[in-house]
Amino acid sequence: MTEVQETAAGLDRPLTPRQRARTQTIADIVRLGRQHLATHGAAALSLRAVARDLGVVSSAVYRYVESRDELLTLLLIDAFGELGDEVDAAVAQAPEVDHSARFLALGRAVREWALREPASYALLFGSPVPGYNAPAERTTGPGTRVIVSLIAILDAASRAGQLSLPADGSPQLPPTLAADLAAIRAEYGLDLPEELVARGVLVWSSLFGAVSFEVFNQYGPNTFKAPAELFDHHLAVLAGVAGLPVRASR
Amino acid sequence: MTEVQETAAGLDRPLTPRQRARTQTIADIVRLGRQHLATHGAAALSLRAVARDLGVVSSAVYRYVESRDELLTLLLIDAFGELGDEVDAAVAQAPEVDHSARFLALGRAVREWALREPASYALLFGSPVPGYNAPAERTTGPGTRVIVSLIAILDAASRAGQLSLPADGSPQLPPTLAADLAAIRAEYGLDLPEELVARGVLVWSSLFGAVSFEVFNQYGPNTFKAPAELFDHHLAVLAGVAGLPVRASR
DNA sequence: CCGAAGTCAAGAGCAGTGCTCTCTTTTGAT
DNA sequence: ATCAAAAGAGAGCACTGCTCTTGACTTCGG
Repeated sequence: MTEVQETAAGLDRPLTPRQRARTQTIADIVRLGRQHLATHGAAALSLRAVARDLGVVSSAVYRYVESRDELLTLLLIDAFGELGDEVDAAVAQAPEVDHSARFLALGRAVREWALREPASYALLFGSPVPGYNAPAERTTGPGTRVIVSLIAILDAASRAGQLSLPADGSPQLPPTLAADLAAIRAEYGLDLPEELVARGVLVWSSLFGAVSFEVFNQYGPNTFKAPAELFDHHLAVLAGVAGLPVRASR
Repeated sequence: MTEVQETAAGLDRPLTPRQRARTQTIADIVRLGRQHLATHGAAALSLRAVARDLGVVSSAVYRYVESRDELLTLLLIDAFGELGDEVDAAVAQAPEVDHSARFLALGRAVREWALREPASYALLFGSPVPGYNAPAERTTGPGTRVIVSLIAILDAASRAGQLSLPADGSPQLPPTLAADLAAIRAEYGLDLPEELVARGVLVWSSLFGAVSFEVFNQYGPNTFKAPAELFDHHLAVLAGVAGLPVRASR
């Protein structure tokens, strides 16, 4: 369920019993932390409560986890990993040449994971936990998997010649923005033209906007009887925004 | 700065000195609460700290505010009101017939307020505060002002015959969703066809998605040198999604 | 094989939190 | 001036993150 890195450098010398027990305990702490996160939310995540569930006194867990923030970081990485895995799996299940289907799969996977794990989703994409700063060097990697996957889908569609700006034209890019987008293009070696990179970024944030509204109940209760249908419709429109070919019907 | 309702029923019998002092104290508490919210975040909002700033012992503030959650509710309503006021003012400043300009003004106003008051924005549109449930009867009114304003802009454009589905077609609406949207149409007496109501909802959540990504720093630091340009570009694309006429250039 | 080094759990304690209860003081209306 | 209502003060409960010390246990080198 939850993997923990075994040695800092990644060399796999046989582990001493001590190390094994230690990594196991840390894994247990993360597992219990996830449960508390799911049931009580991020701000209510308490090391003492985890310690109680672990059958241990509170100060003992500090041997394994430096601080509450450190536990939050572990949970953050864990959640990013799980989301990334599910998105990758869903995307891989769609035919490689059907870029619209891949996009749809990505969007649905994000939504379904978010609805299943609202607290984790809130930790990743909701308001930042006050006083907590995620260590960029450990979280940017796992944290960018979804956008990287999305851009990869769009880039593949672009290479296949299936991506097109809408007929009625796209607003022009101001120079500074064009330069930023060109840098992104270059960094990832993208075929995607700048305008479509910009639209990809928009689609990305829009996707999370739609998911957030649903997860955070911001539509109000009972406004939409079939939220999945609404979301699918949004995805279809967003596919068009990204330049993907839209089918007239579902 | 912060207005407090004076009497429950709204009749303005002359206030007794007691009542005056009381509403003034509540207003002070909300003001100090806003400061703490802005500087330390919602989860760190502490009645004791507010009491200290007020020069009073902690139990005394319970005479005015029922609980910490009650204070959160007051701050929620306060923030919704401020956002609504700023959005309305910005929209009103654009010519009534230029619906695209009104939309742009709305989007920019939301973004600017959010960047100026990130903690309040997080309170309204970020992860829900765990264990806190906003009382719907007091918050839905102020909380729906922005979407109502957005829909009003789109509806006015529709009535003026300036709103059109994109040339390349819109995905079809499944029956359940169409029924929900028809109900919204009826409730607000909208001219807007169902497809464009759906797109309006999408644009609405997309707008907040884009703002959230920027406020919550989810693009990563220093990815975009001119975030306002990126956001304006997004707004231009979203205007097109909503069916508003897009100008080829800015 | 035994002692040193390393590891770990426990407990006490500090400063903070929300909230309740009781007691005293203030204050406004009669 | 009197008196009840309102407001403030203070103690206290149960909780939090975190630190420090103490004692016990495990591992490893000589």
